Amino acid sequence: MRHYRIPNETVRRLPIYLRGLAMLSQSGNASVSSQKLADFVSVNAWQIRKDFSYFGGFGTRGVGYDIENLSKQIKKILKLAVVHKTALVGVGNLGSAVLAYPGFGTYGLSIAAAFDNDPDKIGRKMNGITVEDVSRLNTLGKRDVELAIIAVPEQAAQDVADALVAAGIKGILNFSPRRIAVPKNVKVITIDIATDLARLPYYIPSS
Amino acid sequence: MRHYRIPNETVRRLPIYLRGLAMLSQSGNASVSSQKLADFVSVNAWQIRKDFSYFGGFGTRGVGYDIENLSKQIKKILKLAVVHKTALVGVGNLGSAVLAYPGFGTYGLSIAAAFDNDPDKIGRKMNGITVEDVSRLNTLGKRDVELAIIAVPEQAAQDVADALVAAGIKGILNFSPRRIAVPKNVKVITIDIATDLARLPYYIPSS
DNA sequence: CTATGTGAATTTATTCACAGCA
DNA sequence: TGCTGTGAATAAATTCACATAG
Repeated sequence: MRHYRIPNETVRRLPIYLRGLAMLSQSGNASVSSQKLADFVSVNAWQIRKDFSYFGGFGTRGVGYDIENLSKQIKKILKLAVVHKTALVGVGNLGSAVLAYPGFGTYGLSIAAAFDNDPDKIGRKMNGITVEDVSRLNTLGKRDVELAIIAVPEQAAQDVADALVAAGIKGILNFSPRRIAVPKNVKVITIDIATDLARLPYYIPSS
Repeated sequence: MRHYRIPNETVRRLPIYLRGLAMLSQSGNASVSSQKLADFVSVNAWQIRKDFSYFGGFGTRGVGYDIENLSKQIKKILKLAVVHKTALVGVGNLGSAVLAYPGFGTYGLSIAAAFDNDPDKIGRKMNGITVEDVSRLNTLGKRDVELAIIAVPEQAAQDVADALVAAGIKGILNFSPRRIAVPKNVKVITIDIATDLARLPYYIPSS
């Protein structure tokens, strides 16, 4: 049982483990070995054990890990034990996809509000959520929303980010390819489809 | 001018630099210093210089980098000098977003074909591309398509991947949260919206 | 006898500091 | 003088090998 600093890369893998555990649990497993989990999520067994060792041994030697308990521990570490409300800004193609995305539940995340600046969309109900005018972003602070997803055209991304920060949002998932500037107490994770796709050719053996 | 192995992390950053250079070029710049580019793309200046040093110095000391030339070199390294045709499988919410995504041009990437298994969608034209039946995935080999994007429900992801591999696809961008198994000469990059969002709370100072 | 947990070794990536060229 | 290019130093992450607990 150690309590050194947890490597960033470990934090990145924890949600993946959590998802694998949820699936194994659903298919009737009560416990799992590092090797079995490794096969399932495509990470090495020793990597998994090392990752878990950063915050204490919750396995049983000779047996493996109790799925229920391990999941609970990982959720606690990732601060996912309480449900986090998330705001979605921009309900175009990408935003609609996010709204319809089925995978958030596993992590205790829920899209609690959606915003757009298109009058045709404002007031409409999508996936059970009524789309609001972006001018109402400033109400988020009072509504207990901590996270936000930016799915607007890149020209608007910085303005939206500024509004979110002003409203007290502390974590942003940014789908625009533009780097957005925020105070350093706000965490931004950027996903850019094109830059990821652009890496593929490099790894393809030139026939 | 060195020719050691290029770090993976460097390869990951190259498309970001390329994008920054394209923007700087559009706003009328002909050259740029590592410091200016650093401010623009949020990477340290020394990191940028180090990255470039892996494949030779194309800067001019005291001046900076010629944007035109540098872009060309990066494209060559990433094998983006020739246009890569990409197939999209699944034109639901997420797939539609990918089709409409404006950011591929910078990288010489183009969505050349789209597939779905929904009869209502097959034959329909979306963003100038006619949606085909997934049973026609096997034609991709003859059509000079090398890359593919998987945007189908996770249950179908592995089957689609198998079909793509059989058709000779060499690089896959996988939007399903499930790890897909492929021969090791095929490169897969997975993007899972939920696992990224799930990392955010960890970094938020608990008030 | 099985599968965890972890120091130690190794590999990989970042950061520094400054020599060297335009 | 200004900014690149790169060895050397540091830091971070991965991999190994094995002692240890159930």
